[in-house]
Amino acid sequence: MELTKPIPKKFNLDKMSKGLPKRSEDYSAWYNELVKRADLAENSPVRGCMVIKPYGYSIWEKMQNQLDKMFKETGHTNAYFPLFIPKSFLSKEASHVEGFAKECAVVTHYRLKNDPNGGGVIVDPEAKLEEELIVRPTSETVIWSTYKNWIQSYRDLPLLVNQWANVVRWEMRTRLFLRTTEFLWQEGHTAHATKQEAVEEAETMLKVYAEFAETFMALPVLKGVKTPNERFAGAVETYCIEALMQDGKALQAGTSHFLGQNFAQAFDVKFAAKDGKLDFVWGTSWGVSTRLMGALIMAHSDDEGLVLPPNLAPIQVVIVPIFKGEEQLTKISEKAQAIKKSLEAKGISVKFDNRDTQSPGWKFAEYELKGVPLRVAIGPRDLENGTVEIARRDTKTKQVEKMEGIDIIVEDLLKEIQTNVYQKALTFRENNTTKVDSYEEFKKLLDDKGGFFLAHWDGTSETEEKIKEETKATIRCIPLNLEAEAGKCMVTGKPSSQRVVFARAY
RNA sequence: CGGGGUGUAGCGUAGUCCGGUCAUCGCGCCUGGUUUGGGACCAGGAGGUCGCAAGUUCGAAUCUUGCCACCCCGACCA
Repeated sequence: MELTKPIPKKFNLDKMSKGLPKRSEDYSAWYNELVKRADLAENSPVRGCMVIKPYGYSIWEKMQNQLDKMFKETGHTNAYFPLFIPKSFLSKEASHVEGFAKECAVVTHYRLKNDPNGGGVIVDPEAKLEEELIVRPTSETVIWSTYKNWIQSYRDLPLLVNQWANVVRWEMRTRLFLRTTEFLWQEGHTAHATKQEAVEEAETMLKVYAEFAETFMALPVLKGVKTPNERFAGAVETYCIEALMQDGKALQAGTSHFLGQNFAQAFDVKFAAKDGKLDFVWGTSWGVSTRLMGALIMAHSDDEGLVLPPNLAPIQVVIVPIFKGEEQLTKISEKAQAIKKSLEAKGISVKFDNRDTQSPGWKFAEYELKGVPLRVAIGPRDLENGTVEIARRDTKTKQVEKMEGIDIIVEDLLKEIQTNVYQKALTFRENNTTKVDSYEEFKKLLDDKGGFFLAHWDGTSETEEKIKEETKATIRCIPLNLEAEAGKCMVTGKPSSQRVVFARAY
């Protein structure tokens, strides 16, 4: 029978405020709903922009702090460059402008005035800017125009600067955290006296990103270089880390570019070497964005909600009291505060949720949704026995432990969870990485299973484009740590010296 | 910008084909009480220009026309 009315696509559970959509049934709905319900972010009145809510931002802040620490450890300092870029700057580097022109927000006027025909305001036509301003999609151009003034001699090098900023790229289609019109990021821009030093810098920062992803985000990543097709606009070489999400799609989690002398030439940044000769400096740039939040969510979370690795969880342990009446709460609070104090002494962040407006069950579900790694429940039973109940978010298991020495147990559990979350993601990636030698097999498995595919490619852009058109899969990277292996391109049969990584990507 | 779809309370929706006590239900919110070891229950309550405008009609959420907004698919992309 034909339905006269389309069935609403949305998961119209009448329990809207309860369970999430199932991850396995509708990955996008699950993701969107999770982001909103876990209090991470929501859409803003402006299309494609995002409101990051306090809880979501607190996770981003933890990422920021850790990354910033790692940047400082590798000799970088922070600075801030302007939001607006004169239009002419952007066109100084040819491939750069070509890459970004299609997605730039442009400021043309600087004033509004009352609408003579109505109640509102209009753009004042008198206030047109002589030169339009671009809202930065990335800051290479402003920064290199500034570097021209900062660099004269080899003594000024290397220049190792990072900035935390927002950028705007007017994308056609957006998705919370993964692709928003405005996003927060960090962009490092460095200048060096030699090519080798710049290449090393780009590689160092790639390693920093990979280490951050694996150690803090519990996210295994592939390190590699992009093909010329996928390279950053204006770069000579683009390094990247690629992660695999639970729906079998790849996500580029960070990039690091060796810029050669392209921007130095475009902005005339020269330095005098020891021997007095003038030469253009060598550059790099590298960045990670709030997209990492998307990666974190998609890599670990389940049908109950977010799963946060302890190293990035704003709340690592939540203590939930189970009580009847004021008197019992007072007794439990005493114990809870003592536990909180002993955990905090170990640098563990603890929240004691003693609200009497929500039931314990509600709190359990709520903190699971928010990904809190450990939950400690204390009730009358525990008061009697001198115990607490500890529940793990990652495995959803519960255990009863003696109250004394609980700080040690919690500390160990947090470490174990961190490792386990990483291992789980790694196992998933390994199970979803397939070596393929025939194009037919590749196409079939891409639809059936997804994931990363290691395949031979003849090294030409034409073949890469053809595969992209026919399958929507792209070369995510040419991996750095893969041994050379002679073979034949799965499409053209031409010789290849190494397998590359294909996947459908976000 | 092409192709498809949807606008009803804070959120999710029924009703639209066939105009007439139809503004439905769930969640959330407020009040009172009983509850609290996995999203509690009962009773009561507040909340709506049915996206906007015009038209047809005795009568429009429902039909017609125009506009607006949002979503999905494509092109673009970290």
